[in-house]
Amino acid sequence: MTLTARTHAAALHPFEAALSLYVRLGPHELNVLRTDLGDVRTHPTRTAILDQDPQAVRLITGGWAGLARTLADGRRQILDLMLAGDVARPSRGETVVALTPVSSIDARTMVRRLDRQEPGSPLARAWRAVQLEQQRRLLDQVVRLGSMTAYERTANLIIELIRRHKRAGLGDERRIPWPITQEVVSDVLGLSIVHVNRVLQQLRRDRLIETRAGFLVVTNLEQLATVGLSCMD
Amino acid sequence: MTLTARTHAAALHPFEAALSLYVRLGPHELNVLRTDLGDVRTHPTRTAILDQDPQAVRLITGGWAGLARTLADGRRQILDLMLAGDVARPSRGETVVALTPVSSIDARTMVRRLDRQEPGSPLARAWRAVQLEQQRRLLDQVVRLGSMTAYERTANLIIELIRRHKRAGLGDERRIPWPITQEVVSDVLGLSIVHVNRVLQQLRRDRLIETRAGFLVVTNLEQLATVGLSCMD
DNA sequence: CGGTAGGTTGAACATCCTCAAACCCTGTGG
DNA sequence: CCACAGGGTTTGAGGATGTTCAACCTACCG
Repeated sequence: MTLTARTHAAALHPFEAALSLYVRLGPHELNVLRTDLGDVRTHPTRTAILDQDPQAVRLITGGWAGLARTLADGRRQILDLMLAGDVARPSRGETVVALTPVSSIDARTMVRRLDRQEPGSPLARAWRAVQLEQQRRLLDQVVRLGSMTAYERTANLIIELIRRHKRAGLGDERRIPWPITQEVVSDVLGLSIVHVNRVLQQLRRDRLIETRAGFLVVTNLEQLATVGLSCMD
Repeated sequence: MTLTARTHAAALHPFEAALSLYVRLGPHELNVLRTDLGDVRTHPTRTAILDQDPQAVRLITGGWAGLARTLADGRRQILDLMLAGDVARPSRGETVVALTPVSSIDARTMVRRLDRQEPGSPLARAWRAVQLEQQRRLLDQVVRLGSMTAYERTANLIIELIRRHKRAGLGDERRIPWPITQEVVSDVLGLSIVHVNRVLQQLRRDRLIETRAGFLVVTNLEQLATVGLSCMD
């Protein structure tokens, strides 16, 4: 029992960790979360994880994905990055695309169960809080794009990713995986690839970050925060 | 009975109209929507309608408001415009500010009732759809700020406002109220006031719009759409 | 009248983009 | 082992887009 629980926990841990910030996960809650999960899949980079089907819901279990819109002229805007533990549920017009090799699991029935929980129950509240957190990220993204310079946007994005990794129990305070190309960053931040490159160089020259071997190391978190948080909490 | 219902309908109509796109509003639903509404208030331009209190919820019944974040350096980003029929519920860090004189009504208990509706019931589904619509606007805003030029952003915003007015049953297809200053537009679109001014002039010179006496008239909707919808549906 | 809020204009400048080329690394096939 | 191809990063130069500052204009309001 504990064993199977632990086994499942290994696969789902980041999502459960997110929920457990708001609710104590007892046997009942774990039952809701772990029963009847769908198929596991892996998605190569650049392929769609979810597309068009409004019913489909998948839980990211590894790798980085992006909620994206593609414009008529071919340009794409990544609206939100999705990491392990995030629930991917695009609405009409959006796609969830694998930015690195991604593993995911069909979470349709689990999410349906969460949505059907008695409103006001602890688990329903936690689920609601997780969704609000996701909404909050969208608002942060609007502020980034609307009222920050390229330098500030980049710093701010890095800070968001550090927080999310810490919250999910992955990576320490100063070092996070950095598996994405500068093109992806440019599609998130609404900048050209070339300019992203120059901004990252500037951040390195200013000794705020280093990038090495698929990781990003923050060498001056305090300074990074003063640059990237001229606004938010 | 019909009379009091009609009276209330006059005040709430835009919100009910939004819901009624997804659910037939029978006596039961109207009872949920119209019972026990809170105090009506009016807010002068530039004052906060909602601030800090995470429990408070107000329904805009007239005027234009904005969901805004204020940055440390004083600059503000308007995340979403809120018109009559929109539910204002800022989370921590945001404020709902009156951009024109606004009238609003305390909708805390009504929203609580909606949230507590049996999940899956028609009214609950409609309420969910309205919230998704709001979320969709946020995604549109991200695309605007992230991957459109000033000219396109402005056209796109105008189109959004036309759609919303039509959907709410206010204003016809080609003429909507335009009660906001260029400063407000600049805070929505992430541009300087001066540049908003020049872009609006350009739109006028290109014979896409006219502005007169507190109204915006679209003189070439087709062209405006090709400019402003290089992406979205 | 004077004051204020909003709109408009010009000039100088900063930021960011585009285009084009070079470079680096890794994997692949001869 | 080398040649080469491809994806990603880096660099430079020139240009488009948008900002800042400062002034002026207009309408409205006391």
